[in-house]
Amino acid sequence: MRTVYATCSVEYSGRLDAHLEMANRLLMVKADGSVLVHSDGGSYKPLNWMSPPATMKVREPDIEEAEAGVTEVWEVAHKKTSDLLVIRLFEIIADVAHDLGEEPGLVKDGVEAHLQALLAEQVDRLGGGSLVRREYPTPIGPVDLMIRDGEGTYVAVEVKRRGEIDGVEQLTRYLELLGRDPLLQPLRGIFAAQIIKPQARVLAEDRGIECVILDYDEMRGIDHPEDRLF
Amino acid sequence: MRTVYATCSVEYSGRLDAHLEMANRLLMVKADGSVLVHSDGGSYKPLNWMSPPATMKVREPDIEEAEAGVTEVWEVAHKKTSDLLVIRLFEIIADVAHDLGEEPGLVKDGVEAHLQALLAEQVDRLGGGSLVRREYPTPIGPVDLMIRDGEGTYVAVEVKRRGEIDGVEQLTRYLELLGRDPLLQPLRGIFAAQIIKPQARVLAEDRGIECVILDYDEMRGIDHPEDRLF
DNA sequence: GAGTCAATGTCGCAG
DNA sequence: CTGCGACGTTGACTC
Repeated sequence: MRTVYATCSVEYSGRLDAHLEMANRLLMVKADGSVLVHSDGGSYKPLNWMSPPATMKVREPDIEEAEAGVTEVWEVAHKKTSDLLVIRLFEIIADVAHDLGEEPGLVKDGVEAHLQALLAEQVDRLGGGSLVRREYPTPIGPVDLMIRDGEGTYVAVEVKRRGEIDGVEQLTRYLELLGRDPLLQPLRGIFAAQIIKPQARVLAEDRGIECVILDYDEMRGIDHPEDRLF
Repeated sequence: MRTVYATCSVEYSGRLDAHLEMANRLLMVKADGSVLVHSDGGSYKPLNWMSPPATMKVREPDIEEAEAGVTEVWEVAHKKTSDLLVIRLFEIIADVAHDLGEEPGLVKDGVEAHLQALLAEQVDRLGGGSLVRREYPTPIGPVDLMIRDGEGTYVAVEVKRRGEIDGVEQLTRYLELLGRDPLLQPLRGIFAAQIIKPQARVLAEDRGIECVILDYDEMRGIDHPEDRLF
């Protein structure tokens, strides 16, 4: 990995054509030949980049470029497509390279899936009843849990880590579809999450959907104390 | 902008929970407090990150962390949500910071909007007729172009750079809605793109939607020869 | 601010 | 390898 702070201009040609006027930026060259051009803002998306696999060639500026002040030109070409990124460097402010070695990779902790699994075994947290099935299918996707409570009412449950409005909308769509099935009557919904945002709670309750706060640590502790990750 | 090569481990908690085991990585701290964690591979997406606006606090390691070899802990918190990124640094290999100054910004050419604008002026490429309007409104979003052909038939046009199945689906939804408006009868659809994938073409034609290939260079050349960048 | 749609999307999985 | 869908999507634009 190499990082270069430099005054540069950039031209990209590929799916589209784009260019960056001369300014100070951070250039990042990865081992696979890919290059990122970052500014001091925006989010993680670079201003311009070349995806791997790519090859970078450094060439001398031609006469015109040299007269404009260009000291070095990077031509980064994609190995498979005809995408080309041309970076003209005017001044290099800093240039650092280091070998990073092996990357163990990002590990995602499947909290939502785990919450759902635990909740399937702890139906009493939702007021009791018996589990019909997890991932209960509907034409627009599966409902996390389908339960039948003590009074024979079907309960569609949406499980989220953080309960926000889109989760309520999702459950509402399921309830609307499932409501057309005469075999699933009567039917109600529960929105279960570790945290439920006030707007989401208001929307849910306005639609007759019950909100339940889940305590993950407690659920995990009760079920399998050895499951604790931290 | 600050870039740090360091041996570190990372924990993220927000929309999901994720962690990175100890390894050498590049840390990038932007002026708005956002932080990116890059490895020497992958594409432009960092392994882990914190979006702006964010605040970074550097704290001393606690006893347990210090015993594990941690020399410094970065706690990067989002200013609006409860997202938190914790980076534990074991060794700093390099640490460089520079002020990049103003960023003039990326200038794009060849996007869908430009194609649509050119096509609005070159309706003959779609078989002729007169432009009713660009961005013709429907309850589910605007149709790119609405044309009335020589025989008085309305033509809804969806313009894409790359014509794929989802574009055909989009146009189909528009046609279904517009088809209910008695004032717009008769009505047909055209799917126009620089490239149309075979499956998309089959689907479109099966639904009675005409496919038109657009030559962007030719369209640009005819309209404003001085627009050519190269 | 909320909603909608495009993106040089990227990424992962299944067929 | 391709199609399909999700994403801590991000970004641009409208209402």
